[in-house]
Amino acid sequence: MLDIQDLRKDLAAVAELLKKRGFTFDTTKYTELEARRKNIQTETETLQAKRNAISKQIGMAKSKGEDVAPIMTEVVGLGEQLKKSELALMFVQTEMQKMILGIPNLPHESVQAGKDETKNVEVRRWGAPRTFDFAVKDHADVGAPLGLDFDTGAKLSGARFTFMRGGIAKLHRAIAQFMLDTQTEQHGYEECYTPYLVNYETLLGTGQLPKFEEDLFKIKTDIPDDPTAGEVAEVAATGATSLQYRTKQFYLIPTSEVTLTNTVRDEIVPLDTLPIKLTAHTPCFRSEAGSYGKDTKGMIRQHQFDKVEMVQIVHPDKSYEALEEMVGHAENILKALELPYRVVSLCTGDMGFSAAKTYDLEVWLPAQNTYREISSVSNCEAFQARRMQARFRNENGKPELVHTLNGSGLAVGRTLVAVLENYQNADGSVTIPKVLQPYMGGQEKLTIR
RNA sequence: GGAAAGGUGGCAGAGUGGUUGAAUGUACCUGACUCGAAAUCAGGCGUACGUGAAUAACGUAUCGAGGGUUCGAAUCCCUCCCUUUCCGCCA
Repeated sequence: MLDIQDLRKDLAAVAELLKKRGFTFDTTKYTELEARRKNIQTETETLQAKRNAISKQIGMAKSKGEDVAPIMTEVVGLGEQLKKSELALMFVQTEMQKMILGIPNLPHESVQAGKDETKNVEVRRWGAPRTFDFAVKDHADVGAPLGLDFDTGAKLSGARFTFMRGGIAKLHRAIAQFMLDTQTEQHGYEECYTPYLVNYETLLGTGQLPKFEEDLFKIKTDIPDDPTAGEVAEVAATGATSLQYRTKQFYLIPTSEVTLTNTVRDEIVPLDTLPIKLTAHTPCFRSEAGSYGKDTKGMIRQHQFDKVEMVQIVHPDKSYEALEEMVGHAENILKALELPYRVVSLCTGDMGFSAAKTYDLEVWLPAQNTYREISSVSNCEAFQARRMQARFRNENGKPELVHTLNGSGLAVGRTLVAVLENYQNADGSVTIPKVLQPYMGGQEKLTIR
């Protein structure tokens, strides 16, 4: 959510920045709503002030035992007028709120303007892609004989689900363990275990809702209300078949950024607790609506995948420092795994809704002969904090919005893909990266079953 | 899932229809006293929004959330959420 004050002060400048990231902001509609809001709010508050004053008079008069009838006549019709005005205010405020919640974050000045990923800027590369003296297979072909079982995944759930067995399943677990241990032991994050089902407010806080509902999996639970005896009789008598239901709506988290970041929702944290650094290994669920036909083979794009997430809640002055640090934390994982990668600064058009600046880490995939996204680290500045009302008490004791950052550290499934492809051998086996061997009971290779 | 109790300012804790944004205590800030500190005394001390040049002033909202009754609601009514305790069930 943007700062409403910024919208009021310099609407044109905000609209210009939004245009840079491909978002057309209807300033005419906004200006019109804002004018209406101002009118109605002034009117409503004037009426409220009047009501309060008269009610106070009545109270005073009554306590003195005076006759209140004359004062009462003054208030005739006021209630109705006020109700009408309050309703109109609520309506216009809801309209504006809807509009504002749908506006993406403003890009940081250092972000390259551009329409799509072709304008992303490569920042640096690390590691040299290995040369193979045999025909490289993609991860699906390497993994299949080792226990990567797409058929069973499809049977159980459908497309974009994977079943893993044996060494592959264990390697997958080893990768996650290694990442989590590195983030907690080397980089100072606190390990967390979080819910995978969250409520509406939580997703509103990090910006997935209300705009991107179609990307999420929804869980709806209908709990029948316990009908009283009277209602049961009524239902029986009328032959009605439907009971009253109370619906509980949950959403599966698309990333634990959601749960970790929302830990500070509606909180005012003391200054000295910053920065808050949290990490968690969780599954992530994405409907990937709108990605039909993309990466259909293999486990690049799944409805369910595991990720180790890093989140930092920081002082606004420190957020860009933290962004660089977090990119480093993600890079350290790839360095330890000795996987070649590059760091890319996303252009305005390729960034996510909540981000002011994003770096992607792209890992080398020999079978695709290209770098593919394996981590995304973003500074959301106060965008999420404002939605969440997440604040800290500043040097003067005043509440001020925190800045929030999140990043993958890393996507576990895609790391498995990268390991399978980069560490494959001519005989179909896969060498286990050194740092993962302790997590595999000292095993050095995955061999065909 | 059943039963009961409860959700009030940073914390503790009064308040059951009327000059209540809310007693009191505590924490915190300022001043006085002191060489300094403690203690004591005096004053101040929430948040959001609006009008506004303003971190001035004024107004509005806010006592878990939403709705209702009323001229007036922290207080009465309804719905929901959450917490605690006991019982049941369950991994």
